Amino acid sequence: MHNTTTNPVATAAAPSDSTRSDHLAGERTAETLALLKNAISPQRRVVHAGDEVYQAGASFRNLYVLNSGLFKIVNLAADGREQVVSLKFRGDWLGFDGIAQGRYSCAAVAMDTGEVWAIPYDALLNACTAHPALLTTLHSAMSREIARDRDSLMSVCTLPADARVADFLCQWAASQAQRGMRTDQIILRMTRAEIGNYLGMTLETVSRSLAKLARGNIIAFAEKGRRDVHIPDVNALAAFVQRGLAPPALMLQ
Amino acid sequence: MHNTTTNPVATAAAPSDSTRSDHLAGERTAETLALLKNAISPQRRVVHAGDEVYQAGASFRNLYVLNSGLFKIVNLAADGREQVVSLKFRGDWLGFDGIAQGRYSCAAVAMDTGEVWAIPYDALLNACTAHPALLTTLHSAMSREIARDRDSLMSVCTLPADARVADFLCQWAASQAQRGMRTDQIILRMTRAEIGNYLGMTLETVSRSLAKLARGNIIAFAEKGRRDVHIPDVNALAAFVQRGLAPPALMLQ
DNA sequence: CGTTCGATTGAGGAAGATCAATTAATGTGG
DNA sequence: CCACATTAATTGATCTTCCTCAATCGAACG
Repeated sequence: MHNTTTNPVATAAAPSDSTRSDHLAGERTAETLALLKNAISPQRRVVHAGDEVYQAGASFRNLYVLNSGLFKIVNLAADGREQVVSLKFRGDWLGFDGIAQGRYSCAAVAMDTGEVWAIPYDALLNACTAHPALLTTLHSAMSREIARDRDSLMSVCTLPADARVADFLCQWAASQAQRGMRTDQIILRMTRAEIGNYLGMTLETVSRSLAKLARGNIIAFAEKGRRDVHIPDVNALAAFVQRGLAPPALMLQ
Repeated sequence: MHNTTTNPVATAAAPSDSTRSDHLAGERTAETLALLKNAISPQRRVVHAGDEVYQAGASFRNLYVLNSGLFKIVNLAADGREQVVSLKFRGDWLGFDGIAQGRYSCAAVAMDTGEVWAIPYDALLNACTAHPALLTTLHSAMSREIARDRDSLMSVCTLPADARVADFLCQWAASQAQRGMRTDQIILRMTRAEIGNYLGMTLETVSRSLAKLARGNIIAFAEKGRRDVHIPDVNALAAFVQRGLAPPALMLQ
């Protein structure tokens, strides 16, 4: 039952019609990038791990589209609390939170080498009149972000720690699937502390949860480096998320 | 130090420039409603507690703007988990989550008698070409929702239960202040279970946290009905949120 | 090759969940 | 308007999960 192939495309359609929607989503990303490149030649910027494309409180001017790499979005409270609220992958937009207040409420921090395209907001609005598809794309991206943030909240509120970590990996795998990348391997470019912050638990709990998943052969670590995770069967991972809910079941502790 | 006046306007600007922004925000709501009424005569619909303006999974056609009343937005997972992810007040928009997928991912449930305006999405897009201000308004509303959802996530992830309940009341009071309503009284039109669901804790914990706040005279209950909460001093409530963070301090247990 | 940072693992404690019983509020039919 | 039924809220007594503290181990880097 374990799927150990390295098929780069989504290997398993879990509950619903994810295969088809994955394809559509994959095309969506490419189309978005092409459309933007066409309508407003965006300014490209190469970033490296640790770079901040914008800081919390900086005045808003640009949206950004992530062409490659990985970003974390960090919310900053007045009292200094920091919270990773979102992770961004290729094709995702950054900076929507700045529109309303005229300044970003979060920081966007690169977690890897990558490239972002800066999209001046006013230029975008102008371009939208000429290319109506652009407006649809923009709204879809904002809508998706809203839906996604709500899923995060639900995960934090309803899942126990183990299941939450499993769900986190699931979501990451799904993000990769949507982009036509392999779902059987995830390279976590973040520390246990960052993961824990994002999921609302301590780094020790993250470590223990990952260890438990590995013990149950639901995930496996690469020989070297505890940051690249192999997922032999995404469905098994999704099933584990469910298991954490109803019956305590007979799971190897 | 306690502020027991019934001044209907925001009584105290807590950390930042909230007085000015509250005024701006209050005008914003009125302007939005006027603008919409003007540009697209929206269909009005009266709702009563329990009514669902749209269900999770229903096909998306309309956005809605809340003219009066109170709504909860309930996210529904495939496995049946339900999660209150947001509360909506006068002037708030509902249904953004439906744009991307063509169907709503959440349900919008009235918690009180009220009125919503249905805004057909395509009609809105058309109207936006004629009234550019409408587009700005729309984007601001979506942006604000994104920022707000992130604040919720941060609250759940970083605050202990007591402080989370206090923060919840603070946010509610701030919402009322933005709309020019009194901040010294909140009528919770939801059960402890609903609050607990929203905040990621059990109803018993909500009850105990409220009791603790009342014992410390940070809030008070009306003679009858444990659902209307008096807040003598919003700053004291905000201070309590902070206190839950650094030092255990000397607070009456 | 030592230093540093990240990850793992264990032991103990505390916050909050669960279970259970009691006490309000609210609503209903007589 | 009252007795009763029903749902919501409170409060207490455990119990579990997860956090905290601490030690060890591993990997990366100068």
